[in-house]
This record gives sequence, structure tokens and C-alpha cells, in this order.
Amino acid sequence: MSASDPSDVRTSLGRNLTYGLLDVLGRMIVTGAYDGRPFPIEAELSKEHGVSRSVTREAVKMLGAKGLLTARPRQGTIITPPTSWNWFDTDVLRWLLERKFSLALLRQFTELRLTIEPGAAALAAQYGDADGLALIQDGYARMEAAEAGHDDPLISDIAFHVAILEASGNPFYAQFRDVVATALQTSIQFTNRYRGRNASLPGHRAIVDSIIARDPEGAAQAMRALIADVMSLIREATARQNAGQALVEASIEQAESQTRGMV
Amino acid sequence: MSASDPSDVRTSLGRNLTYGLLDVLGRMIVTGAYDGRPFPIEAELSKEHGVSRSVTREAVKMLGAKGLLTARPRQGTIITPPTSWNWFDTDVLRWLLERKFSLALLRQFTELRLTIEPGAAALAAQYGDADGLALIQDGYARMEAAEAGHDDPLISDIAFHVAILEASGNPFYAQFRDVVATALQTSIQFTNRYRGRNASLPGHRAIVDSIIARDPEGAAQAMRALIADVMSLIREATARQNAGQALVEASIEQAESQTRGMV
DNA sequence: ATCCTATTATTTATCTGATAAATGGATTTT
DNA sequence: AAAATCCATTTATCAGATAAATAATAGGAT
Repeated sequence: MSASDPSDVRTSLGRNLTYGLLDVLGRMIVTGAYDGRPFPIEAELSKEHGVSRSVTREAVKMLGAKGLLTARPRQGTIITPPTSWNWFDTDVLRWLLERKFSLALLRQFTELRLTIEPGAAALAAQYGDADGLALIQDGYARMEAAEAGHDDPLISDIAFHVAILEASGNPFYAQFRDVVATALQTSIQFTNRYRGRNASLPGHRAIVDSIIARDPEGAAQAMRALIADVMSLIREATARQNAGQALVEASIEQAESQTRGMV
Repeated sequence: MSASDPSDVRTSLGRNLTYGLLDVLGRMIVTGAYDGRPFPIEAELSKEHGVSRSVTREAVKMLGAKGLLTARPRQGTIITPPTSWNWFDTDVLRWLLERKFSLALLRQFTELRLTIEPGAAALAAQYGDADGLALIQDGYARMEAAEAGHDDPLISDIAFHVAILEASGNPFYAQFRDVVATALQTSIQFTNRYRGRNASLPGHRAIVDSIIARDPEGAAQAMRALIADVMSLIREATARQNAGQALVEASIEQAESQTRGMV
């Protein structure tokens, strides 16, 4: 076992054993490690991970608070169906992405962004105060700097989108900070690998301009266009993947036919 | 102290002491009971609420998992700023509404619905499977029954909107179940008290028809119209409230002027 | 005086072991 | 066959001790 085994509670991220166990169990649950078998009882968990019952119980309680587990006497601790997980929790989001890269998940992320972010941009144009708008402009300036190699392209892009969510003045929109940051991290990696170009500066510029001009509909439209572009790329990749899959299935079919002596 | 004092851990809702304390502390934090003073340390909490340290620690850990608290040795347990709370958590939502009715909060709820629900309706029209569409139609049928007095108007309205979120096939949209249910509960009460009429059946009918016809843009538009109607009502009430406030301020000004002998 | 270092006090973190309460299943009784 | 009782399992709760982290303080070096 390596010195920094992520499945070990003591070396896993988190300031202490409880957070370490939280992370290990959360990841295991979300990635489906318990799919065939029942979730262990308190005593077994303690034994398996070499921690006391208090640590185990506290980690289980936290997973319960995030909607992943429920515990009852005699019944034991059981994993709840994914629909009752709190998908907007930072930890849950991170665990979701620890499973193998999934175009489907990226598409679902982007479907959400496609409605949230135009809404936030419109609200920012309507209600955004001076500080909020300044942060948006700052985010855009950083993207320009990144284009010239003087700032990080990923960080600055995320800062831009988060600034708009926060300028909306609506705490519910602001909550999407982590979702958008997570989605962008995945999305930008994917986009760059897929067609090797950076975020569109003119597209982002159009959003800033509309917000500054206090034009909600224009801001929403510009944002929608930006994300729709990402979406079309994802659809394209999905189609290509399905075609590839069909090809693979066809060749398997062919191979099996040959095995059966039908060719 | 009453036999069912909600500030008492033992009678508060929740299956056990830990959940009781979770509820009591969560409500206190969200409603601002600790605004002037620091959050108590572990030992004080145990003493105040008459429970063991284990119960206290587990409740604090759950509140931490919902983003309301952080704990560190020597520093103690502190309340995090509302922006880092998990506003989409069912408990947090419930606690938010325990504070006095707020038009601002209802407006923010509705601003969110105004982008989420049209998006979900469009996705339901695009991807919704037979089961999903059947549940939407069922929800609408229940609303018709409610109009005739054979079902609950509130429950059926919520069922309708939730069915659309779930038919979207996107788990992130489905997550808004609780937010929408909570918002509707408040919203419908407000709407009915404000102008004493029930949910618009034709408005809901238009949504169902568009979804069944596999018309995403039509479904989104119909949903947008429905919620925009609620929104205009909220704006109207807000304006009226502000006008009332202005009137009060004007009369105070007049009174003060008289006191100063300027009239 | 100022900066660095060691000590100290406070608070959470962790462990252990015991008892209580809840509950699903088996057993007995009616 | 139905109802009541008992039993085994698992979480819930309590108590008390020790460890670890860290902010504040005091002391010492420059």
C-alpha cells in the first residue's frame, strides 16, 4: 500500500480522520463500489478502516446529511438511490467526476448551464451593482491577459462565469459557483483536447458589453450562444462515439458470425 | 416549557436526539439567533441542550456537511457566511422559510424557477419517455380534479411541476424537486391570499400539450408565461409594500418636522 | 523595540467500553 | 390464523480519558 493511498483514511484528503473516512466512503458509494453488496454496519466500517466508532459514526452522519445514506437500528446503514443524493454538494460533485470521464455527465452539466447562466447574466444586467460588474470586467480582463500568456486561461474563464453568477444578487444562482467551476474544468479540458482552441474572447466580450449596457435580454442571448457552442461540440463528440460504438458492435457481430462459421 | 417546544431537542422533529439537535441548531443559525454572539463550543452546547457530547458532535458534523458550520481545535465552532450554506438542501430551505415571510425570498425563488422550469419543460419535450410524460399528464389530471373539488389543489400543482422536472431525464434538474415544492407551497398561499384565485388550468394545459407534441420551444414558452405571471404579481406586491413604506416614512418626516416647529 | 521561539491554555479529535432503545424476525400463545 | 411475546441485531446515547491542533502569551535573541 502506497504512502498516499487515496483509499486509506489516514492519507486521504481531509484535515482529520473523520473527513478522510468521509472522502473514502463518499467516493466508494458514488463510484458504485457497493453496487452488488450491502453497505457495511458501523462495527465493520470501523474495523475495515481502522478507526474508532466515533469517527465512523460522524462520517456516516455527514454522508447522511449529503443524502447518500440513511441509518436505522436493526436495519443498518443503507445507500439511498442517486436521485436523493445532493448533486449540488461540492463533495458529491467531486466524487461524481472521479468515475471515468463521461460525455453524458458533461452533457447534463451543460444542459443545466444552458438555462442557469443566461438567467444569471440577465439578472446581473438588471440588478448588478458596481462591485459586481467590476468583478465581471476584471474576469474578462484576466481572460484577455491569459490569451497573451500572462494569466491562467482556465482560472480566468471560471472567474468570469462565477462573477456573473454572483452579480445576479440571487443567492440561489450564486450557489452554482461550484457546479459551474466543476463543469468548466471538465468542459474546457474536453474542448481543448477536442478541437485545440481556447475560449472565444469575442463571445465573452459580447456578454460583458450587454451587462454593462444594462441589456438583460442581450446578455442572456450572448451567454446562451456561448454555451450552445459547447453543447454542439458535445453532441458532435457523442455522435462520433456512438458511431464508433456501432462500428465496434458490428465487428463483434462479424467476429461472432465467423466463430459460428456463418461467413 | 410546553410539551412540544420546538426549541427542545427531545420534542423537536427528527427520529432521535441527534436529528432533534440538528433541527434546533439549524433553525437558530439560519434565523439569526447567533447574530451578535459567537457560536457556543461543544461543551456548552451539550450542557445547554442536555445531551451527550456524541450527540452534539454528530449534529455539528451534519451542520458542517450542509455548509453552516466549520470547526477547528482551539478556534471553536463558527458559523459560515450564508453564501457558503447549501441553499438547495431540504433542511436549509425549510429553516430559511421559518423566518418571517419574505417577499424578497419568494422573488428569488421565483427568479430561479423562471429559468429552471422552462428548461426542464423543453428537455421533457425532447427526451421525456412514456412513463415521464404519463406522470405529467397524471399531474394535470389531478389539477383538473382539484378544480372540481376531488383532489388537493396544492399537492396536485406540485406533482405537476415535479413530474416535469423528473421527465427532463437530467438529474441536476430533478434536484430542484424540493426547491420547487417549497417555493410553490409559499407561492400558492401568497397568490391565493393576494388575489383569491386558483392556478390557471389553461396555462398548465398549454405546457402539457406542447410537451406531448414534442415541441421544446413551445413548452418552454408556456412554462415561462406561467411563472412570469406569478412574478408580475410578486413585483406588484413589492411595489405596493414599498409605497406603503414610503408613505410611512413621509408621515414620520412630517411628524418630525412638526416637532421641530417647522410647519 | 522588533522579531523569532517556546510555552501554555483551550478546544476539537480520537479512543474505549458500557448501557439503552428501536426494530425485524422467530416463537409462542390464544 | 392471528396476536402477543421474546430474541437477536444494530444504531443511539452516555461517560470519561487521552491525544492533537492551534491561538495567545511570554520570553529571549537580535
